[in-house]
Amino acid sequence: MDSEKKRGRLPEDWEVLPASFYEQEDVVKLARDLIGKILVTCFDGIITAGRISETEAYEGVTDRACHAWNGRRSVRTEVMYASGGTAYVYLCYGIHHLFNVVTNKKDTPHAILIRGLEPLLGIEHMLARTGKPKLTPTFTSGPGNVSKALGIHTRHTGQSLINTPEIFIVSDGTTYPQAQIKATPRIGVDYAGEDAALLYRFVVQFGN
DNA sequence: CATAGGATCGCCT
DNA sequence: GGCGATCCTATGT
Repeated sequence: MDSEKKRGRLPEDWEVLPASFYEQEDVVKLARDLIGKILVTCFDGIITAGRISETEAYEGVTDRACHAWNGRRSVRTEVMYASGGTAYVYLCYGIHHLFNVVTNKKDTPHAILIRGLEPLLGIEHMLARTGKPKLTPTFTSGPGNVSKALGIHTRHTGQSLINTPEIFIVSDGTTYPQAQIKATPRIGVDYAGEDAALLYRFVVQFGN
């Protein structure tokens, strides 16, 4: 299988996350668990990968900050109702392609926004995509920057993260102590009323 | 059809 | 800390 060949070029201890991972019901726990996992893209044979350092959970129809709040459906958000392990990519502020992982079962529109990475593979390709001369501490910090560096585009929305060779997430066994993962309110969701205060953003803390 | 606003970023002061 | 870029999306008439 083509996808197996391409994934076979990755380190042997990188295990692709299965559907059962994404189909778990607790999106907040999943957002925390994605910290330390590795997001990989392979477009036109170019492999780029980074370790996830920041995430945000969006808890479906009950979450005012979520695009699927109150059961909303639209052409853009329909993919959130797919089964866990599907990519949800949308354009923000007319410029930024924001990459989300759909979680839970079909028809339960949970998603996790990937907000930050630590670059691991294909850094020269990431620099080329972003037009930056060299790595900086904020190079893949912020959801728009993550997608730009990994080449993720709104055209990829709806893709499976399980059965395609282009976008997937792997574990290499890395975990962080709970104390090293900080929970905070989500960014840019002031419109969400009380839900803006939920501690649904997770950030790994380095060096302290 | 018209319109307002957005799960952001980078540059400016 | 402030602001402009930039255009799609959702909503309302």
